[in-house]
Amino acid sequence: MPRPKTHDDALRVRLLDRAGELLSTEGPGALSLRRLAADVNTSTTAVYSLFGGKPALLDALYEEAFRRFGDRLAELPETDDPVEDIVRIGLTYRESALADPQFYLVMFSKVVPNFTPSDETNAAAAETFTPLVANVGRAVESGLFVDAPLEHIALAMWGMVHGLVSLELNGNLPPGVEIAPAYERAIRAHIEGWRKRS
Amino acid sequence: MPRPKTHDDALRVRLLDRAGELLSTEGPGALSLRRLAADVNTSTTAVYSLFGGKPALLDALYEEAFRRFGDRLAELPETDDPVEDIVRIGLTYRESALADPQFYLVMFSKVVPNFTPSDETNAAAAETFTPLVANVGRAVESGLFVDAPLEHIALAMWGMVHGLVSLELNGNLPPGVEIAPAYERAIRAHIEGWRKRS
DNA sequence: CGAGTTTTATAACACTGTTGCGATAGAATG
DNA sequence: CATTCTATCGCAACAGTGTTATAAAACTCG
Repeated sequence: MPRPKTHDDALRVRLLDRAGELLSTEGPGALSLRRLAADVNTSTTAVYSLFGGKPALLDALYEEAFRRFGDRLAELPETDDPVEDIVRIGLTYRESALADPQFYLVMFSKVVPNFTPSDETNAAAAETFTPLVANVGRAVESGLFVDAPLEHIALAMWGMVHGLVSLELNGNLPPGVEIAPAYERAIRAHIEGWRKRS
Repeated sequence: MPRPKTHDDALRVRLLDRAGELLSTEGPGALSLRRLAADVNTSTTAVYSLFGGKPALLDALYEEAFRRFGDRLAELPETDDPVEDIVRIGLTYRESALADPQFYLVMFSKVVPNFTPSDETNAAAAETFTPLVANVGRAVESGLFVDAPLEHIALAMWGMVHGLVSLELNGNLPPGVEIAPAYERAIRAHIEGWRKRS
């Protein structure tokens, strides 16, 4: 009896895709509901019936961004050397962030006002953490690292990697520092700090 | 011959103060020009004649935030032990950020759209870096640290400290981790990584 | 073919930053 | 003392935002 639904799942992914494009190419300022709706030939109502509002749309985007991010980290092959694998994860972290800075900003910066990720998506985001924890676990078990809680060691590493990338993307690096070599050196030095002294 | 100026320097600081209050107490969403102007009994024009617009107002706030931040770090007394001084800087960094999270967000997060700090304020912000560099310099000169560029070592430390604080404030910490002890432990481990092996 | 019902597009609302215009208030002049 | 001048400031209009209420659209069923 009703008119046919056009606010279906296909439209949902089209909106999500276009929103990601707008974010990546023109930045957060260009991502308005009117613009988004016009670009996919629908009305702003679609965002409300499919997501529930702009914050909810951002939440879906946030989840998508973390999923991609986690995939890139999980794709890394596991070698015999957990320490070298940890270095790889750190380098991949930066590469992923630089590959799509706007998505990184959605994940870790408050680019959109009145948007705070839901608890569920935050939990999903935390899973990005697991590859690193796993490799740190291998290193501890091998007796390479000191006997500290896995999460502490992994968190420290993630913090440094995340912090350096954030500073770089925000333009807060001190002038005259070439970041790429400093970045890898920092990772290796940090790892050295958790090595067990013999 | 004209009517008396009320958009003077006193009003400038009142606007800046109130803007900081609004940011700290109610968040970036509450910082609108109309609200701000009403709170200090003037009109929105004041912001334009005194600053030049909202981004320029934020720029002034950004500078102020970094000044406070730098002051707290510079106030730390210098002891005989540069390594312990570095730990102190790291702990103070976190305390300062937690003392006024909203200001921290203005400094390192893109909380307000269409605001990017000017080159001048960015340069001023970079000076926050110097106390850490100085202490790292002392540690290198004493032969405690490996012979790497000062800026590299200091940047790595700043990155970790900054990253951990950012993750904490953004709510991106993995669940079930007590951050305070992990934080100090991370700093000490990282320092250990730059220690010269004997 | 018309009544009913669900779904969608349109328009109104409250708000934002920004800008141009006109009212204002005092000093200089007649 | 009144008038003119003029820099200065407050108000209102403009274009834009997210959100919400309303009304039109489109199909099925009687």
